[in-house]
Amino acid sequence: MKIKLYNSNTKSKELFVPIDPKKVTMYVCGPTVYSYPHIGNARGPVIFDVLARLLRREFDLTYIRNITDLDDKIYQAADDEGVHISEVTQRYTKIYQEDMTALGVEKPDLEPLATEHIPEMIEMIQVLIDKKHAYESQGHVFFSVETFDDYGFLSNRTEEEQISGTRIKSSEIKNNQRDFVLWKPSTGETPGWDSPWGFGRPGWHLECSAMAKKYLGRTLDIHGGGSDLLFPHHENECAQSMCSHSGEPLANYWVHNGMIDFDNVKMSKSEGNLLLIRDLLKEIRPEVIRMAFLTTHYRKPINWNDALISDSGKKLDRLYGSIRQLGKISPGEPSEEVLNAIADDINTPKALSELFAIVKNINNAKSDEESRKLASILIGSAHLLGLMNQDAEIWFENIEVDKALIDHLLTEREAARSNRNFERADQIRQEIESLGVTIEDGPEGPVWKKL
RNA sequence: GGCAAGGUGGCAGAGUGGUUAUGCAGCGGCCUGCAAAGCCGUGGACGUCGGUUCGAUUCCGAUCCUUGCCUCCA
Repeated sequence: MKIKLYNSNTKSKELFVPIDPKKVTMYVCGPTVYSYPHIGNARGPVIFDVLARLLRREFDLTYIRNITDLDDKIYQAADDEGVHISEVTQRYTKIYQEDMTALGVEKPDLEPLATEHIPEMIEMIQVLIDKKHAYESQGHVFFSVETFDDYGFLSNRTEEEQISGTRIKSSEIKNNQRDFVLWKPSTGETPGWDSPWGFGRPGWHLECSAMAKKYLGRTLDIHGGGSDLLFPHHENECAQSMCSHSGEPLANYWVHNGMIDFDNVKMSKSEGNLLLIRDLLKEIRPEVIRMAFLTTHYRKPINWNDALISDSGKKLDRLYGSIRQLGKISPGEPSEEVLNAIADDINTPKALSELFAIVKNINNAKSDEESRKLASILIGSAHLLGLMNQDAEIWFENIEVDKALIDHLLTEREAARSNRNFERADQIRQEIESLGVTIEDGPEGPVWKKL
């Protein structure tokens, strides 16, 4: 199967060819664990989860998604709460993992912690200093951007544009405004580690370079993350890694997912419009959230609103509705069309349309046997997207309703119907609907689902 | 201002140099005690202006508009 990916580096869709024809390495930037994850934090994991599922069919995949448990925002959060830093990082790591599991995201092969790789980072800094790509200044170590001619190649930024993005101006401690920090001193309560340059902590770009190298080697097949990480984060990762090696690229394919807007405004800290996964899950079933992500191609922005949620739920109704009367179906091999859609730069909207094509065939099938065969393909295909993981009955009946009461009323209604007392039957229908459940009379008898 | 992406039918959202996207919603019909689900049929689209072409929503140029990145961010 030919897999194509849009490479942010070349700004074009390319045929995916791994370094090793049998093995693939993928590194995706994970969360900084200092608060509850919002839905924007979940889009990437869901998309790369779909990509991982596809890649695992073809290759021996090693997928790493790191946990950033070393960051000033974490120290701030711990300080605000008056608790130990590890309490904050462990709590939010656990919450993040729970939320991802809820959304059907399979675990990566490894979730390394930044704090467990300080020696690797120090080693990389030392190499950069030895190679004259970095310099020490007053307890800090800076990467010297002018020593790397290609700096800016990934994000396609000129020197002037790079400067406009720096916060700290050239000063007595920095030679060049573009230089970024590799190591900085820690004082007071701020955590730190001993290093050749004094007690301190690493800069925020370094962990990915160090951990990617340790576990996956010098050049990754795929490096992923949100599009807002392209600059400066990924640009700086490239600079560090390439200069500490011999100029080999950090990754052959750079894959970036788009952002989520909320009422057409980007969801971000500065906008104060973060929608937490945890809060959303109180109202919406997790599979609906996943469906909402897959509705739009991963590189485009998603506008998050009630219509998206309701549409996504209805799509799942149609998928599950097609297999509802078929009993237990085990997943089969996915359809070629669905596979090809995902292989074409993770075109999940196209893949969904292929799923609906199968649904149509199931609904038109002439025999139960044919339906079941198609349903098996449908479920196998949906699993590639991480959908349809539960029984159709559970999808429709799922909920906090009083099943016993509804079943009782249904029995009563059936009795009324068989006596052709339709007035009573409709009355009971009203009663049941007031409980938030609707009835569908089918050839096998009535079934119900949540409104 | 610089860089990047995009403007598709009522909404969401793929795709294509000439042929039905798909889902939801609408309309007509079948089915049903009534419904629902499902099925059949149906209307409605490619921002604007030029160019290339036998033919462009699809390629090229211009223009208007939108959005993102350039500061923490996924």
